[in-house]
Amino acid sequence: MSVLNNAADVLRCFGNDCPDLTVSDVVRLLGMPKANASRLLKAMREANMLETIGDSHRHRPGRLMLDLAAAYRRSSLLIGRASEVVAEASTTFGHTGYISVRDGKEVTAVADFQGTNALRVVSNIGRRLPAHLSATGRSLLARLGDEAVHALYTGHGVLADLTEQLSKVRHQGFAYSSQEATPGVDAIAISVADPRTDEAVSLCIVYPHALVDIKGRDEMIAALAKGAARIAEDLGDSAFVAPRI
Amino acid sequence: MSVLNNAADVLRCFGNDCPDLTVSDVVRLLGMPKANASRLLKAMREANMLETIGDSHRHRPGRLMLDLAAAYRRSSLLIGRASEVVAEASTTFGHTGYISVRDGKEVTAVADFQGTNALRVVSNIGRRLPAHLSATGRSLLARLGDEAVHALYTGHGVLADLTEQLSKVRHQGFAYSSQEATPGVDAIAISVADPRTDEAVSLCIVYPHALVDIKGRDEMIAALAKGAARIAEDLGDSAFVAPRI
DNA sequence: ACCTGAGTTCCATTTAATGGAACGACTCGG
DNA sequence: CCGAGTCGTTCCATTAAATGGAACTCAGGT
Repeated sequence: MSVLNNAADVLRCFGNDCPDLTVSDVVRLLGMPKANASRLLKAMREANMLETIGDSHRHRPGRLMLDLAAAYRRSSLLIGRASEVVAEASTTFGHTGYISVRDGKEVTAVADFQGTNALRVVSNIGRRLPAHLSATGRSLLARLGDEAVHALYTGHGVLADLTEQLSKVRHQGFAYSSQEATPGVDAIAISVADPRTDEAVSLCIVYPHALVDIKGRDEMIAALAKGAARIAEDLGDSAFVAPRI
Repeated sequence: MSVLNNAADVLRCFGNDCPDLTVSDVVRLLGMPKANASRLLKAMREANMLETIGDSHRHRPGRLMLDLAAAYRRSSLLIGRASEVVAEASTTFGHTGYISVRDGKEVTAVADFQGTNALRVVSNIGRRLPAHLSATGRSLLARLGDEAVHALYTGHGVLADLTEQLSKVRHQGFAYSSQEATPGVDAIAISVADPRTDEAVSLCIVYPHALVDIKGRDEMIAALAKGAARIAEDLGDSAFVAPRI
């Protein structure tokens, strides 16, 4: 199924900083003969996996792809439950919230809730972040054992640091980052899992550093923790530890 | 590229009321030999186009698919501009807002902004709606000429009715629906296009019928109209007609 | 133990993908 | 107006992969 893998490789090119692709982009990025690239993009176009932008030669993901993220959300009871919790916290506090999942060493948001405050962190759903460099990622990595984390990050340089951070996350029951990925932006994250499906998601609130003091932060942690605890209980997530604030 | 088309057919199965698929679901829905279905799902799994839910045999879209809708959004200046407008209107009025695109006779949301009011319409991003049965769909269909609409809906029964509705939409400059798709839910929609790329999007606000009178509705229309007009001017959408309230 | 339904694997056959090269379309600079 | 450069598509013989019937495995149910 070489075509399928090539098609998947093409779709992977759209990650983060590449909103569109041409035949020669694909040739450059994937190193395939341009005859193949041309036919592959054509076939993907005809299958609605891609579409051209206007009448140019630039391609973006096709309409077929638009609803799949939603199908993913619908397939998961856990994501639905987590979304309710974060949506409520987001409207209560006015800050932007996410639900994220981990994929190897990366995390990606599957749902987002825009904050309502005049100064709020803009949602970056669909952007993959390095798991070890974000609160939401660390809240998910903390669910793994030290061995599993070691296996993931072996030879990575950050391992010692990360191991220490994760043990703190495990002890606290939540992950916290202050101006880590983005200057002026703090984040809190709590993870919860569904043992029946082996899924784990992170409930996350991001907010402007200047707007929230420790007391305000702890209120948000408490709100997320309360919702997460109920989910953990209902689904039987025995690994969940209630945050200590 | 028969594999690609089969893979696309599998992905199409996830639309609306099908959150997961098994091998035999695929056999039933697509009528392919089960040997093929089994190998196809396996290949799609290995390409990250699908993933299994837990260790069951049920499949959902894979992680690879999660970011593609975001790449679609990023590829389009028009969607970005429209999102700003709807996000602002959504926070101002507290109602849920969407950006949608048309795909033949269907519309699908590409971005959503949850309302903040206690009573608000829940977002249904990723669900395809019949274009002729929704305000957002009609606001997009209204951009087509009568001939194009006729060609789309020929032999469809609704054509006469629809043509009349669309001429009203064209005259008013906005589409309106009251308790059409969902009891108790009203919607307003205004479309705007980017002539350089031939894209058209609909800016839409949905709200509980009981909460908003005509005056409130007209304020929201005015807010969307103002934003849409600016977009139309900046991008050169000469077909845009400013709503008359 | 025996069935039934779902999923996978095997194998010969058919069908489609591959990539080098030739061809067409467009742009830029002279 | 021409030629060089870039980009995309098409052609064709070769090679590799998809196909589907049948046999096989692995549950859960009786």
